Amino acid sequence: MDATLRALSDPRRRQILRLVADSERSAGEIAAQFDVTRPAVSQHLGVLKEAGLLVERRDGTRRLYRARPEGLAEVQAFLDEFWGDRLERLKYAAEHEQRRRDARNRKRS
Amino acid sequence: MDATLRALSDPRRRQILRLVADSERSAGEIAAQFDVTRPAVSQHLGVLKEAGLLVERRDGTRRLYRARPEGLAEVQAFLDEFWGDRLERLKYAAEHEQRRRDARNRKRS
DNA sequence: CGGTTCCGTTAGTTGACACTTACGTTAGTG
DNA sequence: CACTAACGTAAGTGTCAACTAACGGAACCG
Repeated sequence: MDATLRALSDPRRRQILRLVADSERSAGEIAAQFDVTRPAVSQHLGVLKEAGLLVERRDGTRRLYRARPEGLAEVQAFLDEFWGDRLERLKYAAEHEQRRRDARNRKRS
Repeated sequence: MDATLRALSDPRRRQILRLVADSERSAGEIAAQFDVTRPAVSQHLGVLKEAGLLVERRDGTRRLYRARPEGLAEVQAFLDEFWGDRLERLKYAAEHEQRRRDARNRKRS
């Protein structure tokens, strides 16, 4: 839990997570996207893996990384512990700055 | 958004947030709970206020702080941006490590 | 086997940050 | 106006973390 929030606090690590959210990528592909060296990305990947936010798969000489959404469940539980479903209403008020699907109906609305 | 996650990444600041989640407290009351000096708490309160996670109210010579749940809406939106409602199922799977409603049913075994 | 690719790991440095001590400020009291 | 209480702020220190450069290792190819 502590390691998860600390891993997310770094903007670069959140960018990396966005990259491997949908498709798995190698460390080199990730490093090519940013203006940092490959070892720096490798260390970030180590922190994210330690926090359980992604998984690693070896493929020959490459290592492919993919996001692990279960790692964020702790953060979700942290939010619920404080404010319960009060947030579920507030998040929609904050979504006019996002471009999500209009999310017309909810299961309990 | 960036400041919010950074503010939450510190364990002490999360403890402070827990204290002012339900009732508002003064800086001295908060500092008395932990083994840190009052200026340290004051700086943490400044970070939390900067991130929009709490509000300040002056009462004579004291300053009372209270949590501001709207500040967490950004974090909730961040989670949704990545995994949508996939997390809403996973968070229940991860709750067996918490002491929430025991939820002892296995519909799939 | 030697050479290449892709990658993690190890120093080593720079900057951020959490903390303490000392000081400045505002509000209330006699 | 002193005097006190409650607090923020400034200055300084130690520690951790993010980064780069150099090195080491596993998989593939000739």
